[in-house]
Amino acid sequence: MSYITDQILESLREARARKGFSQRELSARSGVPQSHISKIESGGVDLRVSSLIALARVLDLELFVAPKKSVPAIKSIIRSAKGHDEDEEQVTPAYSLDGDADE
Amino acid sequence: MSYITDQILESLREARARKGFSQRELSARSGVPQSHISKIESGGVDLRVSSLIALARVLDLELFVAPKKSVPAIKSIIRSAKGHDEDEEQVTPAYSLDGDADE
DNA sequence: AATATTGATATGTTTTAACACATCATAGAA
DNA sequence: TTCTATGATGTGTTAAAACATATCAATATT
Repeated sequence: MSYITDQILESLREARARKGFSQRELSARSGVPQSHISKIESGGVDLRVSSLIALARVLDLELFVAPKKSVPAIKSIIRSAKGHDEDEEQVTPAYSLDGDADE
Repeated sequence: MSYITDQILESLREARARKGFSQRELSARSGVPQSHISKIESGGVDLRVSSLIALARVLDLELFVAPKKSVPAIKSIIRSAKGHDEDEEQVTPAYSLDGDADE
């Protein structure tokens, strides 16, 4: 059903949303085609590690492995890192308002 | 040079050694061919996430992504989880001593 | 010396992710 | 409505992982 972990999938989706990137923008930044990103995010692809890392990089995420027993502690850290921001690269689309603004 | 992260590579190698598995044994348990494991551990292969997860499972590791900023904290957790054992599945080969011992 | 185990390599085949496209329906904005 | 951006989907091609299998040079082990 899903080659990849739910945790990873969710983190990818969530991080992209957090940054305000569209799939196309993430594609442009990571080099991974938008069509792939769509498939990846829907869990239908057994992607290669390099692709996953490429996406993670752009999203300010890092991929790694940890002993199963330390997973709960790690998840709690991740959870707490989630709220506080401090550094959130929101990218502010801020009204492109391009060209003629005759109105 | 290496498609995969050093952290991941090292964790894989280290976890296998810790368990006392040979590459062949890890192969039998994970379903990933020994020849692959060799390539993977030497960093010469851009493997698929499913393979990585398969290996990690057998080694009692878990793969995931975390925000870059929380990496230091996580690494320290992993480090501390490393020494204390408590649950170490050493597998003790303990002398196969099989069959005829006529000598 | 003979045997077994380890990790590293090699070859040939099959499978499939990654790619470049292009298209489509939906939803918002002009 | 028209235009644009989004995410999802499809097709054909190519590069490469995954596979089975076999071999090899070092170490152990007997």
